[in-house]
Amino acid sequence: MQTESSDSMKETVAELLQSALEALKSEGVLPSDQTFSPQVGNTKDKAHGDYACNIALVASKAAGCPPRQLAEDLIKRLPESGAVDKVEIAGPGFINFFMNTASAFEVVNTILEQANQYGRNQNGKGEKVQVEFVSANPTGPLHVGHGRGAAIGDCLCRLLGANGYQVTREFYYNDAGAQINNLALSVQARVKGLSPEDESWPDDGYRGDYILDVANAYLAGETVTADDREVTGKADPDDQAAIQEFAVAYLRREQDLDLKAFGVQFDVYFLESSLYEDGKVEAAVRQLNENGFTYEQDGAMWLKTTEFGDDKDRVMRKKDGGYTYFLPDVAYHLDKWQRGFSTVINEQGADHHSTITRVRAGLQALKAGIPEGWPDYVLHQMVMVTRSGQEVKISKRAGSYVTVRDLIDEVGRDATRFFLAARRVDSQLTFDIDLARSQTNENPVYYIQYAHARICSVLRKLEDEGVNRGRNESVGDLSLLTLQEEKDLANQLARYPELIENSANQREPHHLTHYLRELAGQFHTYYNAHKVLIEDTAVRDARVTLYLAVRQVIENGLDLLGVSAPEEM
RNA sequence: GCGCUCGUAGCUCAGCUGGAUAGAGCAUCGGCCUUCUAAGCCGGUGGUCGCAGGUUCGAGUCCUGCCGGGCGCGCCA
Repeated sequence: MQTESSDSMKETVAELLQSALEALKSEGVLPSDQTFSPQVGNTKDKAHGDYACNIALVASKAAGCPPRQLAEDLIKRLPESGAVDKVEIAGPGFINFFMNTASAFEVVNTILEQANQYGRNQNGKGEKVQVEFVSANPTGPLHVGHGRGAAIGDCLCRLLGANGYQVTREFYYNDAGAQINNLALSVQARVKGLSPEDESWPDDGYRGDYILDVANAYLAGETVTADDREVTGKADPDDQAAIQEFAVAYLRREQDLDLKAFGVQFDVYFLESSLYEDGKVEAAVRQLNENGFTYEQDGAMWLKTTEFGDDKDRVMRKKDGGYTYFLPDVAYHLDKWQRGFSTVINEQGADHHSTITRVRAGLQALKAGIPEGWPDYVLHQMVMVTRSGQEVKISKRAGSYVTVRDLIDEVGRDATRFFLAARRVDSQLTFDIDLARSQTNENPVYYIQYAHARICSVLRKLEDEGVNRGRNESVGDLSLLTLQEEKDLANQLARYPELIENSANQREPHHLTHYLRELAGQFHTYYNAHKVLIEDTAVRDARVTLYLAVRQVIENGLDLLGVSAPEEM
């Protein structure tokens, strides 16, 4: 038997409506030269059935009759279907579909069969997608903003993977330039025994305690191994180049450790300097020149970004002959395009939003066949950290900001990831340390994990009673599930695949956190209202089967968030 | 000043492509542990969806203006 997911249930309804619409067309009630595509939506209120359609409201003008009249005509022409129990007209002309209860539970078997594949689809058809995120320069530990980027970027990658895309995670950074030079000077100052309070401490030097750690490791001749490089400290206080190389490797390693602790890994580390070494920056300049989008003025070379929507032209080569940051950025993105990524998503802090127009303009000016509006950007707003209602600004290690490591140490990886991914990216986020630490229902992470642990606990109890079930073995007769809570749960489970699709397409991972919160809530309600380990083993088995499906979806969802699903708490 | 963005309950936030009486949690008030994990459940209180117009059969959602917060406006990255 063909199992049906929510999507196909919805499609069934849409097909029924389509058929009725065609009938009205052939009868001349609706104009035959127009196409009507019925939108079938989920209902908020159970009184409105399981699905609702607004087509009668949309098409009433074309039909030249009141929406309720049109709805009635449509309903009369709906083909018979076993999946639908009842159809009603409601309000101004909505058509509400009440689905057959038994068919609502078919999703349970689908989930158990598909297991960790449930909710995944092949919409992406293996298309190559690249997501660039974090991309912190190696000048210090990752801060909360990077953490938000890591949580969002990684979740986005997982979601895209679940939608059948082939995802590459990339981290772009600069190991040369002014910031890095400043880093080297700061470490060198520490190597020579200076501290930030001393008068000869470099201007704008990095003041955090971690600089001292780097200096000590350098003097001790330590070897540091990051994901993409390995350097041994030379212990020479006067060799600034050696200090710089060591410091970069040291801080890259620190960041890698933070990211590993956070459960985030990258496929590619891309160095800005490589764009110069490979001649890609020069090649981009040549192409821009050839295409006639550059000019000299005030001793600098400018790019006519205004021809591509920017509000003023931008300097690409400075008076001193060096390039501004945005030129390697353009070369970098050309390289991404040439690597075959038809979709590229850059996850960054919103403070970088001005680069979007420039990079896109530069890419258009290259005339390389790159579509306008490429690449995509996901920009997240700032994060404020609070404790006891007060903003926390200082970390001892970093000095002037709160680090990802601080949060992981204090509230754990799961809560940190969840909280940083749980808000819309374009809203500013308040990270409440007290809330993230709390172990009650006010903390959504524990709330969701607790639902999972409870299910596992019930299964353990069942095992103690000598009843062993395969991991996803469907034993119960699902027709014994007659409670409203059970149907609600099944409907929520059925929504999951659509959610995975929407979250990825809209690049909005936070939907997942809210979905899981809701699912867990429905489960807790059900759990408290009705026991599962009851005398009636037939009903018990049916309920346990539903439990298994809930557990599977919670696991699948938490996995996409990079949050663990503990079996006991 | 210009650009981007946000403005929903006392607080932190949802509200997916415009849809039917705007939802959670916290806080607050009151119930539920001899019952599968109370890290839980049930109920009450609490809203002119910043303001004003517009589009629409229908607007928290789209458009315009204003007010307020954030970010950006370097030959820094």
